[in-house]
Amino acid sequence: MIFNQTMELETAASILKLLGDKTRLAMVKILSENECCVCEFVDLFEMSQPAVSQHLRKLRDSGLVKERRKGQWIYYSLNSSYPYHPYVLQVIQGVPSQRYRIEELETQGKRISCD
Amino acid sequence: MIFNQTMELETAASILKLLGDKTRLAMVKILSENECCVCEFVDLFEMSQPAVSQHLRKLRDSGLVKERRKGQWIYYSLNSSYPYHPYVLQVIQGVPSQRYRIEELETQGKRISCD
DNA sequence: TGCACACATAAGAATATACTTATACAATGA
DNA sequence: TCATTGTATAAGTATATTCTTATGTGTGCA
Repeated sequence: MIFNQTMELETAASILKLLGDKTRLAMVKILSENECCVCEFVDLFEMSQPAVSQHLRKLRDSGLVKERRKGQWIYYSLNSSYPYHPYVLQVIQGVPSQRYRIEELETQGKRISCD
Repeated sequence: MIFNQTMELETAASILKLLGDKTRLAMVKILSENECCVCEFVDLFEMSQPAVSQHLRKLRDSGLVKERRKGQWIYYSLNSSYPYHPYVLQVIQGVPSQRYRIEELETQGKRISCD
């Protein structure tokens, strides 16, 4: 594995702490497979919009994810220029794919696609 | 990566939560490189014995580490028969080696070696 | 201009976490 | 048998975390 910079143990711990919540871990896994907006997460996790927003803020504040505004929607995705992005990928590689969740959304016609 | 069994997302999250504390992450990294007893961790982390013991209990209760009693000492090591042991190894692979800490202990003559 | 929608933020509450101090338990050795 | 040493556990406390409800902000559209 090649890092853009060496990683301190405390940095690794803080990344693992962020990922050590099942909601955020699912978010990051999903974002590694799809770009996603907030309202989709609200549907996916059956969780209130502020709760989703607060999880995303933690991920954004630490640099793991980035946002892209598209009209009223804000699309989140993994931030590939995050210095520890390769480490994040390595950690979530062993996590089961969450694609089926997005596919469920699409089946229900709840998937936002404004490209 | 080959798992002994498939891993649920929630399982991964709970493992990452355990590792998402700098003390426990250092412990697990150290234990991947050396067997270690409680009093050595107390020296290493400059932390009270009960605090160390409680961190080790969390790791033991979840199966990540195992213990081996040798006289008055209890030696901890990674539990390689833990079903998600390969995942733990993958996660800590990117964490910087903590060997220097053990070497410091040896330099100070504080390393217990009762083999 | 004003309303509706998507999202963010603030404040508060319930719970979880990580320490502390005190004490119990297990093994050794005099 | 008793004291000492290494470790575990219990109980309490301070802080962190993750929700909830209420409200603010930005964008699109009639």
